[in-house]
Amino acid sequence: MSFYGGLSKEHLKQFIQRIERLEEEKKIIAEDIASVFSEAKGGGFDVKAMREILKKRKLDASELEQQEGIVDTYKIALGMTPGDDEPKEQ
Amino acid sequence: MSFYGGLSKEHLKQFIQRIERLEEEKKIIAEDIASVFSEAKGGGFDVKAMREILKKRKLDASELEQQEGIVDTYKIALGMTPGDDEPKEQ
Amino acid sequence: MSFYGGLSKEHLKQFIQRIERLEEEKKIIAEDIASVFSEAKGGGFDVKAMREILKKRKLDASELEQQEGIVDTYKIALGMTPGDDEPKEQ
Amino acid sequence: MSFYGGLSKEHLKQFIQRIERLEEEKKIIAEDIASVFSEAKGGGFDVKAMREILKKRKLDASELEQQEGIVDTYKIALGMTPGDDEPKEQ
DNA sequence: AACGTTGAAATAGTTC
DNA sequence: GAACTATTTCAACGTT
Repeated sequence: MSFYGGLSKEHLKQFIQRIERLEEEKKIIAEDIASVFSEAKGGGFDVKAMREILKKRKLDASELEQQEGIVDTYKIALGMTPGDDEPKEQ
Repeated sequence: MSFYGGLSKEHLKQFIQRIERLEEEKKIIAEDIASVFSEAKGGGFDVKAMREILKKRKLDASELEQQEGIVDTYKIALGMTPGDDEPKEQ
Repeated sequence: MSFYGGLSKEHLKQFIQRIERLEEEKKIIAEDIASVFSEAKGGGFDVKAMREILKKRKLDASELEQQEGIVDTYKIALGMTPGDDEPKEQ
Repeated sequence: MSFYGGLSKEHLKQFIQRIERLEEEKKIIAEDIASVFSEAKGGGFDVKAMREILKKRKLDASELEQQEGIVDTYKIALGMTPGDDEPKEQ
């Protein structure tokens, strides 16, 4: 880190500043999201329920990518039906 | 914190030591879990698949508790069938 | 929520979609930040130390000093010298 | 995995159940730890500072000093005085 | 043994 | 101010 004269010092400063700028942008978007929830709430919607919906939609999207194969074999061994995912067998 | 003579000093020490003991126990259990995976692996089982099974069983257990009600209403509005959870509509 | 025919249904759908779009943007920025850290790491910088720097730049001096003061007090109570950080006393 | 009749099926089931039991124990201990923190908090102690203490006691002195050294170097590079922690320079 | 990936823990922020 | 949620941080793990 101390070689190259002050070069890496400059690099460090730039990394730090780039991150700080990106975090600023991120913060703004987070505030935008909060605004939309606020607006929805003002329109009579239940924010908590909306959050659940969003969570569910995210989950559904990721479940699609779930890998099969060995996992299914094991599920069968444990009495969990592989296609339709049933809870614990006892 | 500085009142009561050294009493709170003793209290602090005791809290810290209780936590350290509990963390020690927790660590041992984590090692036990690792041992079981190891043993299973030695027996020819696929550890990664086992982890997925465990995750699934945990998820299934918690899904059962999921609250319904408003959420279902909203799901219907968004074209997500409430009973059987389908992915995104577009 | 069920009044006004399907109007609020449309509203809900729009709120959900606006949020999903914003969350997508937010995710991209988060990934950008991760990239910068990655790049910095590739350039030989210590990511953990960088995070500390960022945290300290965000916090104002007084908060920081206050917190550090409490920690020192506790160290003394436990017989850990505050300046030079020694491991466990017994 | 499909050889030996249902033998390995039984084995798998046993591995899974052993792990689930251990994870349950681990969870209980984690809750115990949370309780101790809660109790300490109720007694007027600063939980965050306690966590720092625990972390420092876990780390050995040399590691810690090394990490703090890097942070100081970075601070200097960014024009932040290392001893007294100032917020943003511009 | 470094690397990224993933899961758990902790902190911060929000709501009631 | 207590509980919940979301974000961030940290550590473990398999991978290369």
